[in-house]
Amino acid sequence: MTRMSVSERRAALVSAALRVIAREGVSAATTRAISADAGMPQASFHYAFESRDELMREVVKHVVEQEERSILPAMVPASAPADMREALRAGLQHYFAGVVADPDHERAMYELAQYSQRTPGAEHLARLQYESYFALAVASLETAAELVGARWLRPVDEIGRLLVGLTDGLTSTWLATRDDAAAHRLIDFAANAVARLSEPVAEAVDVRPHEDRTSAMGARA
Amino acid sequence: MTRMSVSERRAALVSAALRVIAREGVSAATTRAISADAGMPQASFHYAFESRDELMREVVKHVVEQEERSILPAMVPASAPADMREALRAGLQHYFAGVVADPDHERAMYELAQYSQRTPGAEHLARLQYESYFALAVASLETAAELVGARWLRPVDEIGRLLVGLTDGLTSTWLATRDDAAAHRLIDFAANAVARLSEPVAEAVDVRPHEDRTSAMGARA
DNA sequence: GTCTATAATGAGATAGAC
DNA sequence: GTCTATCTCATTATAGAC
Repeated sequence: MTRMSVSERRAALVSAALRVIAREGVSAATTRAISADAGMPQASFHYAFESRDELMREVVKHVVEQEERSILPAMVPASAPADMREALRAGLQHYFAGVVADPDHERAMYELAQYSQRTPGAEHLARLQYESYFALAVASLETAAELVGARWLRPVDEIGRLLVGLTDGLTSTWLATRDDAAAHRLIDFAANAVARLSEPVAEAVDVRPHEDRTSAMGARA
Repeated sequence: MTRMSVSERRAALVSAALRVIAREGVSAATTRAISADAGMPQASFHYAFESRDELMREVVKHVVEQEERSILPAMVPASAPADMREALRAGLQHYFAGVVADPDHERAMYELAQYSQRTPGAEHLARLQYESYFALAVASLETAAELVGARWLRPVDEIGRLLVGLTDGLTSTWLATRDDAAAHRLIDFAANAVARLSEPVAEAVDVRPHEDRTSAMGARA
């Protein structure tokens, strides 16, 4: 591998590590396997990283950044949902479809979180990972509220953490059982229950008669 | 180690393996570490088990059996709860207290489930593990219904799977974040939402204001 | 039957040729 | 700078003394 800066090498190895972890798990992500997947000799690994642990830390940081980057296009409204319950259901179904489409990736996220929890000094990385999920949940909740014209009855921070717990359970349980029907029932249940923490914004005070209210949400998307 | 039958050895090693896994994780549960924890030379390991994989399978089977054994005393009513919401809250708090008291054990359960998912031919063990959680949830729901004099509005199987998803998310999220406040909010939320899937059994004249609970589970079959 | 001693393998990391 | 070849160590598993 000629002409490759150290930072390019690091990026290539992080990317390869993610592929190997998704395919075979953290324990199979050896420096040899990762280097091979990146198409470079194993010795090049230590030319870019001090140790395997340093790479793993970098991998976790990378997925956190990736997650944070996906906050911007959070919850794209395919078709305008009728109410909060429908909005949440659509959002959760969209999320779950992603899990089903790439289960290995989700399992990799769990394994990385566990790796952080098990590695002395890296516990904060697991927290960071969940903080990024949490930020994504909050952004989705706020977008949904604007979209359907509702407001949250509790601090959106609190509801965001509820939502992370719900999606976490949804994902973790489905990965182990592959029970699609149970997953969809959990989605409906969660959408319904979380929607009860919101109320429609009173339109009566809005002077404009029947104008397209959704223009208020504008800027995102 | 004199005077020890093979089956005794196997039991001792399974037990030691669980301790090591809880303490240091599946990847650190080497035949050496396990044998040492069981107080026997490493060579004795292969006298009792064909391979490390055979032991791991046995460990998972063991936790499943343990879980199933705990179904009988499911949900001990410390003080008779007023209604289903309170009963579920008490039950979830009791469960969560157990998680907080021994987080390493819960993490071990997750790691074992992941080990099964990652090991070709052992995927069914992860399902078995969740089936035991599920049976425990159903037993708890049925006990709670009798206790407070209520009946479930949906098949208890379905609600049991919901409950497993909820507790799974509760546990997994708390293990990563250690956010006690968020966990307790999730408990209250879950107790409230699941309680809506039940109604009191009419003992006298039912004069409750009929809250919206008909669509609690969505329209899905 | 039990354990010491030792293969055989595969891991992370490095030296040194080019 | 890059890669081949190798070192060192930890792992699973086994052979063989007692």
